[in-house]
Amino acid sequence: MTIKELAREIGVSPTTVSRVMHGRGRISSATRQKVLERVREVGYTPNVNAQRLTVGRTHLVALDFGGWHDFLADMFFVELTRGVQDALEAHGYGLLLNEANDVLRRWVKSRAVDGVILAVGGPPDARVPRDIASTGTPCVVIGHHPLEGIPGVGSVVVGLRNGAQEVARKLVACGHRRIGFLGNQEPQDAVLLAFREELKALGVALCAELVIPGGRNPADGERAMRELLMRPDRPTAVFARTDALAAGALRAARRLGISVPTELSLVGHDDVPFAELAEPPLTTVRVNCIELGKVATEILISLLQQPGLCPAAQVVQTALVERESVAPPKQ
Amino acid sequence: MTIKELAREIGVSPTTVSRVMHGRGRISSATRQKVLERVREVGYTPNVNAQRLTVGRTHLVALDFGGWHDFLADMFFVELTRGVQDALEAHGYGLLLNEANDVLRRWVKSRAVDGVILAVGGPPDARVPRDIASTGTPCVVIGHHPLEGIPGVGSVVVGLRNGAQEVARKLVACGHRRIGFLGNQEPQDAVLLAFREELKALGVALCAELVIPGGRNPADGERAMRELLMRPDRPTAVFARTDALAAGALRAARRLGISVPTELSLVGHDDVPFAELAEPPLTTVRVNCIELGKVATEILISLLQQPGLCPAAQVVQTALVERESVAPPKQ
DNA sequence: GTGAAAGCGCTAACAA
DNA sequence: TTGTTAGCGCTTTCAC
Repeated sequence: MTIKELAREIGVSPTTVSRVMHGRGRISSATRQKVLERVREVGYTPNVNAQRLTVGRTHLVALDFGGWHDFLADMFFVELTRGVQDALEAHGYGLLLNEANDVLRRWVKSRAVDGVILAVGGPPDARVPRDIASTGTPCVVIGHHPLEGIPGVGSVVVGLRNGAQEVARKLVACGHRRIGFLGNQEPQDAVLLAFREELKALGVALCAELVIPGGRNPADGERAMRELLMRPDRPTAVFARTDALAAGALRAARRLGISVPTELSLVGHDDVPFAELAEPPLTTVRVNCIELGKVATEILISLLQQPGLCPAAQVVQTALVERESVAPPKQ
Repeated sequence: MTIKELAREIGVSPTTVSRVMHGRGRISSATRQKVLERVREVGYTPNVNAQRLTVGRTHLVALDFGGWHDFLADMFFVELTRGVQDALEAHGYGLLLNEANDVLRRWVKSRAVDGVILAVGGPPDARVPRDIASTGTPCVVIGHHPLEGIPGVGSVVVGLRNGAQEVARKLVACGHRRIGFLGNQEPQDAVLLAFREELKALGVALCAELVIPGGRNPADGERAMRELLMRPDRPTAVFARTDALAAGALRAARRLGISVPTELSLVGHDDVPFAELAEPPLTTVRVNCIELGKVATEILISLLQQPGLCPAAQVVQTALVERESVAPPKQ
C-alpha cells in the first residue's frame, strides 16, 4: 500500500497523510483522527527507501571494525556493539555492520548511511575519517589516540591511564614494593607508562628487570611469568597487560607451586569473561566498551544534528575491578 | 554527482551510463570505455536509495537477536554475527543489526531489508517468521528446533545430539562407567537425552542419582559438583551442560583436593574462551556458530533468489574438542 | 547500440 | 487547514 492509495481511500491528499504521520503542519484534529485510524487499520508503513531518497537522510549508521581485527575476536566487540546499538536505537537510528574498509567507502559515497563509527587499532590515521567527513558524512573514531580539529570528525579514546594508576595505588596500598610487569611488546604502551609513573609518585620504583616484554597469548604469559618467578628476588605482585597473559601467568605460578594471592598477587587487564572464572577470580582492569560505544554514538548524533562541528575528544576511563587475586605480601 | 550530470558530461544518456555500470544491454565497447573511464575519474557511485526505490530491493539483511538475549551476552554472538556477515558480504549484501522485535517489524514493512535472520531461544514460535515471510520477505530462523513447511521460511538448528554422543563415546572408550551429568534445569534437554541414549547404546547406564539439575552460573556448577563428589560412590567422569557450569565444577574439585583429570574427568559444553584457558584446559563441545551463521545466510540467499521456496531445515552439528580434562579413571 | 520518457513512493514548496 | 505540483536519482520499457 502506497501513500497515494491510502490517501485516496481516506479521501485526502498524500500530503495530508504525510503531514499527519510526521506530526508536521497544521491539521484539523478531525482529519488527523481519520487518517491515524485508517493508517492503523491498514497497517500502513511508509516505504523507507522513498523517504530516504526524498529527504536525503537514511537514519542509518555504519559501525566499522575494519581497522581493529583483534577487536572482533574479543568480548569487546559484543559490548561495543551493544553500546552503539542501544544508543542508536534510542535516537531512532539503525545500525549497519561492516568489516572491510572498502565497502564502507562505497556505503558512504552511495549515501547508504548518515554517519560512521570507526573502531581503529593502531596509531591514529586521520585520512580515513577525514575522507569520510569531507563527503559530509560525520564520523567518530574509537581508538587509543585522540583525534581533534577535523570538522565533522569526533573521537573517543580508551583512558588506559586511569586503570593502570588504580592498579599501582592498590598494589602499593597493599604493601607491595617489588612489583613486576608483563607487557604486550609495545614500547610506549600507555598502561606501562602510567603504571610506572604512578608507582614512582608513590615512591616505588618499577625495576627494569621486572618488566618483561610478554606477548599476546597465555603461552607468552606463562613463559614470561616463569622468568619472573625464577629470580631469587622475585616480585610479590605482578601486573599483566592482558588477561590472556594473566591466564598464562596464573598457570606458571600454579606449576611452580606458588599460591595466588597468598604468595603472589596478580592483576590482569581487560576483564574478559575468563577473569571472573579464573582460580582465584582475577583482579583486573575493566574497559567499559558499552560506555565507549554509547559515548561514540552520542558524539555522532550531535554531529548529525550540527554538521561541521569540531567536537573535543572524549575519554572513557578504565577502572580496577577487585576480585581475589591480590593480597598483601607474605610477611 | 548524479547519473544525469555524469551522463551529460560524457555526452551520453543516463540510460547508457546505467547500462554500462550494470553490464546490461548491448553497448559499443567505445562508449563503455568512455563511460567507465569517466566514472573512475569522477569516482561516481550511484545513490543507493534511488536504486532501492526503483528496483525494489535493498541488498540488506536484518539479523535479529530479539528472541535470544542470553545469546548477546555470550561469545556466540560474535561468531554468529561474523558468520552471517562474511557470507552476506560474499553475496554483496549488507547487515543490519537489530535487537527489538518491534523495530524489526517496521523494517520489514517499510521495505528496509530484503530478508531476515532470526536468532530465537526457546521453543519455536512460527508466528513471527510466518508474519514476516507473508510480507514477501524471506526469513530464516536459527534455533534449537527445526521449522519447516512455511513458504519463504528457512530454518537451521544446532545439532546438539552429535556432540553429546561424542562425549559419551569418548568417556566410555576411556573406561569410565560411573558417569555424572550437570544439567541446565531443562527437563527435556537434547544434550542430556542424547548423552543418556548413547551411553545406553554403549551398555553404560547414566544413573539417575548422578544427574544433577545444575543451573547457569559457575556457582551452580560448584554446588552441584560438590554434591556429586561428596557421594561415597562418586562418578569418575562428569559432563557439564555448559562451560560456565564446568568452571564451577573445576573449582569444586580443586577445593576438595580432587585432581582433574587424574582422579576425575570433566567435559564442558559450548567451548567458550574460558575452556582453553582453564586449568587443565577443558575438553568441551564446540557449537560452531560461524558455520551456523553461514548456513543460515546461504539459505536466506537462496530464498531471496527463489521466493516461495520451502527449504528443508538444516543442522549444524556440535563436535567434541579434546583438550586435557579427560583421562582414564584411576585404577 | 542508444535515447526519451515514465515512474518507483515519498516530501516540501507554493497556492489556495 | 488542505491540495497541487515538482522532483529526489535511478532503472527500464519502448521506440528509434
